[in-house]
Amino acid sequence: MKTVLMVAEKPSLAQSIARILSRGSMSSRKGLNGTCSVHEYTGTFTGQLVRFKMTSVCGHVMTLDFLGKYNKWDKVDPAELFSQAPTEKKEANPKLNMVKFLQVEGKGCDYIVLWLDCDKEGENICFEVLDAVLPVMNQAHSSEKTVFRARFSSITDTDICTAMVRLGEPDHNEALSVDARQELDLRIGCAFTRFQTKYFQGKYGNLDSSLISFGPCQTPTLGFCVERHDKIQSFKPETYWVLQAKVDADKDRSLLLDWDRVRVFDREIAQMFLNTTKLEKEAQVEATSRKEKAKQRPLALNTVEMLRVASSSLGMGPQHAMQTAERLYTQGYISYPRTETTHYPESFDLKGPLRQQANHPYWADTVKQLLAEGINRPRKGHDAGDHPPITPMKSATEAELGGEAWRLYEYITRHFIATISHDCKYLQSTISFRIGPERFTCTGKTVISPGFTEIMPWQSVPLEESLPTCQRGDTFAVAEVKMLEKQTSPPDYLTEAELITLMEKHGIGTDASIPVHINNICQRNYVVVESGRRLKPTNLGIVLVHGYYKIDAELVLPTIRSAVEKQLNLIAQGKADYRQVLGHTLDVFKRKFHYFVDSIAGMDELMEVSFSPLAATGKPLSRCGKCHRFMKYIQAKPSRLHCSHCDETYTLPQNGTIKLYKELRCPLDDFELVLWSSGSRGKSYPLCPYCSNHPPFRDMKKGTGCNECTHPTCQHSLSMLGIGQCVECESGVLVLDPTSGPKWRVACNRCNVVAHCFENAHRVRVSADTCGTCEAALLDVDFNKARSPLPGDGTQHTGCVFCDPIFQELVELKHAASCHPMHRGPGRRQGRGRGRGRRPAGKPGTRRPKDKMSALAAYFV
DNA sequence: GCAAGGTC
Repeated sequence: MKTVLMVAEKPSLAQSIARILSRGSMSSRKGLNGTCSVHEYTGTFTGQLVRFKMTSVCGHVMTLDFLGKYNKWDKVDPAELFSQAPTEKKEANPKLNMVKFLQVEGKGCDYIVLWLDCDKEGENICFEVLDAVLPVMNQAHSSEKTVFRARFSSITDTDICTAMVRLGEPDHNEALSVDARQELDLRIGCAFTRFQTKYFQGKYGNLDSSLISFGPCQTPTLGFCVERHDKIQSFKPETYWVLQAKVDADKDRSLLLDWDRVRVFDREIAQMFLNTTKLEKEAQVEATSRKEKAKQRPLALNTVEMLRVASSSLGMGPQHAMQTAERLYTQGYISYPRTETTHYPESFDLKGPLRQQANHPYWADTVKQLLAEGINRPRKGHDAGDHPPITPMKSATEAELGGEAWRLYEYITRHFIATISHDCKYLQSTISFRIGPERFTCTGKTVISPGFTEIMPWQSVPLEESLPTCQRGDTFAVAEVKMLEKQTSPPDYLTEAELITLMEKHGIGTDASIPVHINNICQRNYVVVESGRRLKPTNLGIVLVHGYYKIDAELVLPTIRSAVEKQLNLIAQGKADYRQVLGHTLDVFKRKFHYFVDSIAGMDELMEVSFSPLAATGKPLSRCGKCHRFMKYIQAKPSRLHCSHCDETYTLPQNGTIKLYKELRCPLDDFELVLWSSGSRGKSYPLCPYCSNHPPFRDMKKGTGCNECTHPTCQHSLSMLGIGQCVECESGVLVLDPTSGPKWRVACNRCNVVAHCFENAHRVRVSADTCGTCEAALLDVDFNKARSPLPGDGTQHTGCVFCDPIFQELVELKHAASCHPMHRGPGRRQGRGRGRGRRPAGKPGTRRPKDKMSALAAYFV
C-alpha cells in the first residue's frame, strides 16, 4: 500500500484536518520532537487504497542568517551586509529537530500533500518542507505527480474535503517573494542596526540601551509614537468661549443646554452673543425629535481587537496578552488565538459553546435567556481565510484560571456571547431651543432594550435623565445663561490600542508580530509604558526618529514597508523576476545606507544635546594597564570601562555589579582587576577588563572572568582556584570564590551551580594536591577556633569537598539566585554523596598542571 | 548582540 504524507503548519491544524478527513477514525502518536503528532488512517487517493500520514511543522522550518564569520561585529563593515556577505538557511528551532523529524516520517512515502496555511508564508514553508522531505521519499515514476498543495479557506468539513479533491501545486513565486522579504529584512535591518549601535555606543556613555536597532517594522512603530510626541510638543493651547444655558424643566429640575455654535474663539463676539441672550427670560421650543437608535453588537473577535481591548480595558500589554491567550488555547479554554477573521464560518456551531456557558456563575441568566429565545445572527465580518474568530471552548471559573488568565477568558467569553446577542436599542430625544437669536439643543438617551450591553456592561448607553415631554411652541423659563472660558488641550500620548490600530492600518507587522514590535521598542528603551498604557518616547527614541527625518525620512515613514511589499507582490504574481527585484531593492537601500552613514553627523548633533560623551560619563574605578590612569565605569547598558586617555572601551559582563578588586593587577597586562557579582546569594568572580575583551589564551572566550582563565600561575586563575568538574553541566568547572568568606562558596564557571562550603573558616586555599578518589583539588581550610566543626581542638583540615567525610557534611549545593529559571538544572540537592554522578576532573585547566612551564607554553597564543 | 515571520 502506498503512503501519502500530509503536512500542516501547526500541530493543532494537523489534528483537526486529520479528524475531518478520516471521519474521526485515525490513530495518533507523538513525533520524535515531542511537539508534533502524526495521525494515521487509510483511505483512497487518486483511485487507490493508501495509508495517510498527517503531521505538521511548527511554523517556519528554516531561518535566514549570515554565514558565521559575518556575524563578527568588529570584523565586518556593515556595508558588506548588503551584497558581499553570503547568507544561509539554518534550522529555525534546532531543539525541534524539524528536518530530521520530517525525514523520518517522510521516508518511503510516495506522495506528499501540503496543508500549510494559505498565505505567502505558508507557501514558503511548503518549499522548506519539500527541501527536507523529497530526497527521502520514494522516487516517482517518470510522469506521475507526487507533490500536491491543498488550498482551503477555513477549517470546516466542507472546505477541507473540497480542498482534498481539488489538489493543486505549491506556488513557487509566492514562496520566492517570502525568500526575498527575508533577505531584505535581514540585510537592511542588520546593516543599519550594527552601524548605529557601534557609532553611537562608541561615542556616548549614557544611551541606556544595549542596542540601537533599526527595522522596517519597529522603526515606523516608534515613528508613530514620536509623531504624537511632536504634536504634543508643538501644541499651542487656544482660548475659546462657550455659552451655556440652563432652563427650568420642572419644579426642582433644570436642563443644561448645548450651544449650537459650540464655541467661538473671539472673546468679544462671545460676549456679544451672551449680551443678546442674557436679556431673554424664556426659551422657546423650536422642534422636538425622538429617534430609535441602535448600538451594534460587536463583530466576532480577532487577534488585534483582543489585543486592543486587553491593553485599553484590562491593562495587559500585547505581548503578555498574547502569551496568556496562548496558554488558554493550549489548555483548551479558547480557540486558536491568532486570526484576522471576524466572521464565523457558515457551519460554525454557535450554540454548542453557548450551551457550555449556561451554568456559569457570572452569566448563566443571560445565556439561558439567549438559548430560550434564540440567538441572534452574528454580524457579517471579514473572512481572512485563516482561522475562525476567537471563542471560548469550555466553561471556566475565576478560581480555576486565576488572575490575568481569567480576566482575558472572561472578556473573550463575554465578547462571544455579545456577538450572538441583540443590538442595544435606545431612544434618542432632542429638543431644539431658541433663546433670543441663539439656538441651543438638549439631547437625552433612554434604553429600550439593552441587548448585548447586558453581557458587556462597559459598553452600555450611559444612564441619562429623560427629557421633559414638550412640543414646538412650548416655552421654558431661562434659569441662567453664562459664558465659559476654556482652552483647547493637546492630545495625550499614544495608547497601545491606538498604536495597534495605526500599525494594522498601515500594514506594519501581522497579528502575530505586532506585539513583538511594540515589545521591541519598549525593551530597547525607545519608549516607556506610562499609566493608561500610553507610550511615551524616551530621549533616545525621539532623537532617533528626528534624526531619520533629518537624513532620510523614508527610513521611518510607514510607507517603507508597503513600498517594499509592492515590489514583493510582483514576485508573488510572477510579474517580476525574484533576483532582479531583490537586487534592485538592495541597491536602493545600500545607497540609502551610504547616504545615512555620510550624514550621520546630522543625527549626532541631536544625540549630543541629550547624551554625554563617553569621556564625561561614569565614575573612575580601576586603572588602565597601558597608561595607568583611572578608567571610568559606565553603568548604563551596556556597562563598560572607558579609558579616555587611550580612547579604549572594555565591555563588562552585564546584569551584575562591578567593584574594584583590592587594586590587584593582571600579571599579563597590568590592568587592575575588578570584581563582578550578581546579588547577595549569587556568584562573584574577579575579572581583568583587558583579558575579558581580548582573551589571552586560545581556550578562553570573550567576556569571561579569571575563573575561566587558564593562566597557569596567576593566583586568581582557574588553574589556581579550580577544584573539579561541575556536578551538573558538561563543560563547567567548580572554582573557589576567593572573596566569598566567611561563608565560603565554590561556583561553576559556566552554569549557575553554587556550593556553599564552610561557614566559619577564616582562610580557604586550593591545595596543590588532588583527591585520590576523584582527582578534584583538595581544599586547605583554617577554621575559626571557637566554632570549628573539626573534632577536638583542631582548626586546620585539608581534604576533598566531595569525598572527605568531614567536608561532605558541610557542603550544600545551590543554584545562583539571579539566574533565569529556564536555565536551572534539576532541583536543589542537599549534601553530596560520594562521587555521585560526578566525572573525574580531567579537563585542561581543571587540575593543576604538573609541569607548569610546558603547560604555559601550550596555552599562550 | 542585529530583522521579521512563522509557532510552542
